[in-house]
Amino acid sequence: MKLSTKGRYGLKAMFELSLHFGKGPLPLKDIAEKQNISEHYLEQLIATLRKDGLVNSVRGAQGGYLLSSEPKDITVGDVIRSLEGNIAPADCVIEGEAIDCDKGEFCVTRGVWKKIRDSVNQVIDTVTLQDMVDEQEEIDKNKSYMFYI
Amino acid sequence: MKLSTKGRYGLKAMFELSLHFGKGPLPLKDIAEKQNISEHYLEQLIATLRKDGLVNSVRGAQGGYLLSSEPKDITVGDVIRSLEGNIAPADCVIEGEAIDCDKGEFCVTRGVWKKIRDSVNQVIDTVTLQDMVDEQEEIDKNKSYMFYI
DNA sequence: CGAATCCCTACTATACCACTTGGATTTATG
DNA sequence: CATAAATCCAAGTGGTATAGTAGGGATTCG
Repeated sequence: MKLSTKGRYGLKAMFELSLHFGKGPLPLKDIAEKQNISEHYLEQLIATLRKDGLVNSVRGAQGGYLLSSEPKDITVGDVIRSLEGNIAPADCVIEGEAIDCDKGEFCVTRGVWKKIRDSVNQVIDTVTLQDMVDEQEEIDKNKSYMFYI
Repeated sequence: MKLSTKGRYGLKAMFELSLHFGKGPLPLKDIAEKQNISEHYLEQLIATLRKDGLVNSVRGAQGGYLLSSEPKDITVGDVIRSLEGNIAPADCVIEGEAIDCDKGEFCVTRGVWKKIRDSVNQVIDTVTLQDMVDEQEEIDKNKSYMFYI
């Protein structure tokens, strides 16, 4: 029941881009260093995000990546779904491509998987990148406060 | 972000035992047939459930497995945790054995994983096997109703 | 006794993950 | 224009987990 590194690294990268939003393109190298991720591997992940229109790229020297929308308009769900597809605890409840088992609609176990799926979706569709930025700022504020005690 | 067959088959088996609750031991063969699972593989899963005290076994002819408690006292979470361990979308938020990343407590991404984890836990700790039995009875009622239309 | 059942240990094929390797292409800057 | 900084692209690779299979031993009812 774990996310793969695709989703996890992807969100970290998008968060890093959010912190840098409005300040021009951020090169992959910087993202990889700050989040401690293999640069070449992250390249493959961000390629997916680009194809799904979540980030734009600027090639050449001084290039890099930028969010394609404001952090408040991108949810955690957008990022995770781009990299991992629709998330579901079982194949029979994947939205859009559910594979029916022999029990079809009348399966109680399936009902449980649906509840889990919906509960996760509710979280990831609610939290935006902006929320994460705000939380980071809150953390930084508390840190400097603690510093003065 | 999927459950493995361990958790999925395990819950199906426990549900089958719930439907048979109070009627003596149910042999593995019957469970495997009704839920369409490899008997020998299911054997390994139910061994785990037995070690964790969720089912009791009766050896010999006319033997089989029984729930160790009433269906209302066993949650979906009990079953899944027995077979898959504490569930969490990332290693850094596994209850009891969280592995800190370099960012430690002050990690915004980690906050997101915690929200997902808690949301899933809320679901699986709330739904009991009895709830599943009730739902099955509801389905059966509707089916026979539809039959009379 | 023998058939039905649970119990236990080991082995295995396949697939996926998490990268690495090795380049080709684009572009700002000196 | 040359160079360095960067994105883009395709293929290979080692390890690990999943989802079983194989084979036999131990117990108990009839």
